[in-house]
Amino acid sequence: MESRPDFSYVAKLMGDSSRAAMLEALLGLDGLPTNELARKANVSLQTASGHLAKLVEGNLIRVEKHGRHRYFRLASPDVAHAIETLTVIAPAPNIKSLKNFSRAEKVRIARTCYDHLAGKLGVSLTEAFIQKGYLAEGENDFLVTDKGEKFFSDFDINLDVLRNQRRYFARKCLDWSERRYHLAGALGNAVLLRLLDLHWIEKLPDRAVKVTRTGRVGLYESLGITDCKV
Amino acid sequence: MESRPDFSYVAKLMGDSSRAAMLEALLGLDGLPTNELARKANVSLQTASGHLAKLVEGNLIRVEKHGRHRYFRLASPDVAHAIETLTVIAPAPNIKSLKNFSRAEKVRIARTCYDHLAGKLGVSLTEAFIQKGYLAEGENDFLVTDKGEKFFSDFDINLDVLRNQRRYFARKCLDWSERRYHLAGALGNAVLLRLLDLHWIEKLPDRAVKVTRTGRVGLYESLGITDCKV
DNA sequence: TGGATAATTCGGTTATAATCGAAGTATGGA
DNA sequence: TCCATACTTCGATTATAACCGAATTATCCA
Repeated sequence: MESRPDFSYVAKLMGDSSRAAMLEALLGLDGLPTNELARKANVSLQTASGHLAKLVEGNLIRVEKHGRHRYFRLASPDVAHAIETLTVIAPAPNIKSLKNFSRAEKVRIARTCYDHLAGKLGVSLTEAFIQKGYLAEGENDFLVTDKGEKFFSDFDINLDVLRNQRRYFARKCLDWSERRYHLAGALGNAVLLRLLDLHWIEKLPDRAVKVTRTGRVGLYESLGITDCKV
Repeated sequence: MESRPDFSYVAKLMGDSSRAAMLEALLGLDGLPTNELARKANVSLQTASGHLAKLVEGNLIRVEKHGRHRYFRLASPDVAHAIETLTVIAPAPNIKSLKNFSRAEKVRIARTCYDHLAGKLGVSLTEAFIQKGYLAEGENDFLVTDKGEKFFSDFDINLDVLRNQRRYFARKCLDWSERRYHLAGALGNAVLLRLLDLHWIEKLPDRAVKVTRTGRVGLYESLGITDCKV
C-alpha cells in the first residue's frame, strides 16, 4: 500500500477512552505517576500499566523513573497539538447533568491547554493584548508589536529568552470552547507562569483555572479585562 | 468526567485501518465513489459502506449523491490537517520490499497533500520561493513579499482572490517525509493547479506526482530548481 | 532484614466491532 | 417495464483487545 507513516496506529492508541483520559490528564500537568493516571482514567492499576506501556511504545508519552515512582509526561508539544487538532474536529459534548454542566462551565471559562491559558480567559486575555496593541494578529501566529515589547518587558517576561527556545514563539491556538484563538507557544506559557507567580490565577483540579481577587483587580487595571467571573 | 469534545471518538474512527485507507485516499482527490473507496481500502463494498456511514456520522467526510453514485470527500481542511498532524507523530514506515521502496520513493519525492504539493518537490518549490524572495517565512505561515506579489501575478495566480477565500492563505505545512515545510493553504493549492495547468507536473496513481520534461525546464528557468528527478 | 508501597506481568473472561454473504433498496437506461 | 448497476442493510462469524484478580518484581525505609 501507501508507504507513509501509519496515522491509524497513533489514532488507534488515542481512540481508547482510558488512554485518552490519561493523555488528557497529561495535557495540563507536567508529569503524573502511574497510580494517579489510573485514578484519572478510572481503571485499575494493572490496566493503566498496560495502557501506559502502549503509549510509551507508540512514542506518545515518555517515562522517567524516580525510585519506585514512574512519572509520565507527553512526549512532545506535537502530541499535544495532535490532541487539540482532534478536539477541534470532535463532536461537541452532550451535557447530561447539572454537576457536569457546572464543571463544563468552569473548564470552558478558564483552563490550561498544554502549558498555556485557554478558555474564555485565555481568549479574553489574548484579545485584550491585541486591543491594547501589544500583539498583532498574523495568519497562524501572533506578532509582538513595539508597544508589546515594552509591555511584556515591564510584565517581567523576557521575550528574547522565549524567542531562543526551540518551540513556537507566539502561536495561535484555536480554542475549542470559544471557537476563537488564544495565545499559545513559549509566550503563552510565559504568560501563564507569570499570572500564577502573581497569584492572579490559581489552578483547580482537572486543568480548570480560577481568577483570584487580586487577579481580577490586576487584570482590570493592566488590561481592562472585566469579565472575570468564576 | 471532563466535559470537553471527546477526541477519542474521532481518533477511534481514524484508528481503523480500512477507514484510514479511505481517508487517505480522499486526501489527494476531490471526491471518490463508494466502490472506488472499497477498492482502495481492499474491503468488500458492504464493509466500505458501513465504514463510510460512520465517517459521515462523525463528520469526518461528506457525501454527495449523483443519481446512483455517491461521492465522498473530506468534510473540511481541518480533517486533513488532523490527519497530517497525526502523521507527523506516527512511527516511520518499515520498507519491506523493493516494490514498496520504489513506490515510497516516488511518493516521498512529490505528491499531493490534500490540495497542494508536498514531498521533496513541494519543499524545493517552497524553498525556492523563499530564496528568490517571493515568500518570507513567518512562524506558522508564509508572507508574500512585494516581489512575490509581482511574481505570482505574472504566474497567473491572483492573490487577492485567494486572500478572500475562507481558508488559510499561505500556510506552513510540516512535510512528514522531508521534515521541512511546504506551502499549503489557498496559495499552495493555486500553485498546484497552475503547475498542472502548465503541464509542468502530472498526477500519478495514489497521490504521487511526476514532473514532466516541460516542467523540468520551466522549474529551472523560473525558479532555478534543478533536482527534479522522477 | 522484613514489611510497605509502587508497578509490572500473567492468564482467563468478556465486550466490541470488523467482516462478508445474502437480501433488499435506489437509480439509470434501453 | 425490465435489467443492470450502485449502494445499503441484516445477521452470523470471528478476531481483537480491554479488563481485573492474582502473582511477581522493584524500590524504599525503619
